[in-house]
Amino acid sequence: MERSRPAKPVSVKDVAANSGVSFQTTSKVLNGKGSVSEQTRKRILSAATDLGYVPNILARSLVTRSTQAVGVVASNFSDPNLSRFIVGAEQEARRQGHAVIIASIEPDGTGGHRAVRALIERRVDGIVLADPPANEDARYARLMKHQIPIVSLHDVPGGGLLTVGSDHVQTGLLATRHLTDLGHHRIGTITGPHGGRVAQSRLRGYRQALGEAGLADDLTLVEESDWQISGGFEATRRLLSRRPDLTAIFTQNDTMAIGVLSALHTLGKDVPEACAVVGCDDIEMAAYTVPALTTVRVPFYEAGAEAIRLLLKMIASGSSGLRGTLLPVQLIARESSGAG
Amino acid sequence: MERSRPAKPVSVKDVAANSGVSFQTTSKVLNGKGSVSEQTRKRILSAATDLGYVPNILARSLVTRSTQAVGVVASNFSDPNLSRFIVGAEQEARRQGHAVIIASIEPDGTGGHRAVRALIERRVDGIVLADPPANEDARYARLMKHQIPIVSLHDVPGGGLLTVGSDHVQTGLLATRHLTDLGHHRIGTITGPHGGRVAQSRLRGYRQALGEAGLADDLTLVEESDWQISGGFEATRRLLSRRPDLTAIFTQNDTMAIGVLSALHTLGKDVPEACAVVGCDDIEMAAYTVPALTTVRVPFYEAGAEAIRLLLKMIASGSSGLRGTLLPVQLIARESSGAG
DNA sequence: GTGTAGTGGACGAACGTTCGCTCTGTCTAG
DNA sequence: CTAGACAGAGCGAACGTTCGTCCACTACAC
Repeated sequence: MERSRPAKPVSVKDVAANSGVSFQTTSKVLNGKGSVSEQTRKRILSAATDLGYVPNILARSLVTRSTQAVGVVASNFSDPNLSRFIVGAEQEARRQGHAVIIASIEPDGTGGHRAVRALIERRVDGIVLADPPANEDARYARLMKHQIPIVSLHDVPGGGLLTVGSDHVQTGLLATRHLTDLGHHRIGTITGPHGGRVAQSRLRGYRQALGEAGLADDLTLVEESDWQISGGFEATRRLLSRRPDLTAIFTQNDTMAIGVLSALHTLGKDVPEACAVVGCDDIEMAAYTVPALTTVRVPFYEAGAEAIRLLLKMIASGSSGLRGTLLPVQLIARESSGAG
Repeated sequence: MERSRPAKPVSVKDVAANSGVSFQTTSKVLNGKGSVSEQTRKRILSAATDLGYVPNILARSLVTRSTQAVGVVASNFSDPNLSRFIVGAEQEARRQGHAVIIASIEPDGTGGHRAVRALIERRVDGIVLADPPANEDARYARLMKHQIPIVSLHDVPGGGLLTVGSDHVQTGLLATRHLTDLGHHRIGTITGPHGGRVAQSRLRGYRQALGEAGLADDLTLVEESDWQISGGFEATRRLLSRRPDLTAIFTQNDTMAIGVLSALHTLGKDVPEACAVVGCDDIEMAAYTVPALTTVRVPFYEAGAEAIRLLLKMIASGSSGLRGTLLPVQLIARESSGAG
């Protein structure tokens, strides 16, 4: 009884024909609307399952003007933080009955406009942006015109977008203060690219902690890198060749911190005895590095979920009167700072 | 001149009205079909950009019966391997002009049926399955009825699905042979859950290598775990308390291997001097663990891209006469086996 | 018997496209 | 001068839904 190949999907009309009512009535039953007698209701329902009816959301969306789908624009799905953020978003979206369409941008940061346009073509109800903007205000200004609800993980310069994130200054502050509290005086730091807001904010927190402890804020203490493991590795060598006297390094994310640990290992420096290390983010790996990494936990999963919640509220309420969310961060002390 | 809030998106009819032709002709121009005079063509095109026209793919899909979208079903987007697989798939799909809709399943493996149904409701053109089936043949048998093209990362027991993957036996073989070649005689192994095909195949490769080297295949050498860092950590303690004499451990994935390294560190065993470690997969981290992890590289990114290529071929050709792909694996020797 | 309320269901219209057919004119070959 | 070819554009229909309006019938109270 196998059907042949091109068997096109059964539509509500097929179900209707099979149960002797109009297709509009069938639609009502399938959606639990209107009033239909129990008898025909049963008949329609059983016809639907017999035929293996699967509603066509595209057609539905066309008339309801809502796709029950949200778009996620991200730069790098492999990044552990972004990955957690996206998982949080996906699960919350699913919980609320929305599908997720992903649109990635190029590693070099371009293609954001293309990605957003593709999502709009598919008429997503809203967009979550997890794309650190390389201050390309113009690009986003343009897309704002489409007046589609957007929630962003990062501040967008001229955007006025709703943002869900964490307090990066506080993150840098907690990490560095932890080190000064432990009595360190010569604390270096490895940052992300200086163009980025996150790097700037975490650096500000670092400096604030140094200030609180009465320590000088020396430019030779700061080494710029690229958020990657290999970048952290190389930055460590540069930093230590310039300042071999450091007793601690604050690294602006855990990924680079892994490279830092690796570099210190190859340099024969014990962690934390010869040099303490503190990271940021608390990626899953952080608890299992050798030695385990002290870090500041940033709730990316929760941020993703919150971004969706906010987005759906925006969609429901017509974008009115909502404020972004700033999620709290928390120090997680482990071995690499000698405080675990 | 800002438009007010509910400004509904401009349709092809709006563009048509604005340039004095029928909307069907407008459609032709916008799609580069039919023959239209250069003059009206220009007029329509400029009207389209003036009004900020964005085509509605939903409506298009409704009539063309093709959404130019594929679905990806995955269990855990945070897993580094799956993550690379998905990125590979996403990028290849994008290159070929297809959108990607993601549908996750519960961490416990349930919800696969729901995910697939959701994708079919959205009328994706095909589905990539990155969901290790816990031998739930029935579930997949059922969805096969919908006769939608599917490519899977894993073999599905009764499925007959097209598969894109790697040779797991070979993976286990290369890793273990590397250790026997280095002269190890007492080699333990930490596996994934024994119910899984991947774990079984890699175990087979491990045993084959032991056989080649004339070593006994002892059940006390095998410890089951869960693919996670923490699982690897604990499995190591169990394994070594039973067999303190081991000089090497083959771990069935790099994630667990990180836990293994961590456990050996806390036990005061130097790697590789006291105990060598070899993993599988070659996740990005592997090059930066302390010490750097010897592993067998599995091309997940390439697998994701290949899965999409295969899927789109299936879609184009009506699923006829295609074979799955088995991608080659490769040993990457680093410090943790003392061969780096 | 009439009027009113309610229930069960049919039906037309719309959503934004694509596709194929038809119609009008102009140009060219015979 | 006529037949055919062809370019340019219009138009109806269809895709699979949802929504609101309208119709027919039953039941009940007066």
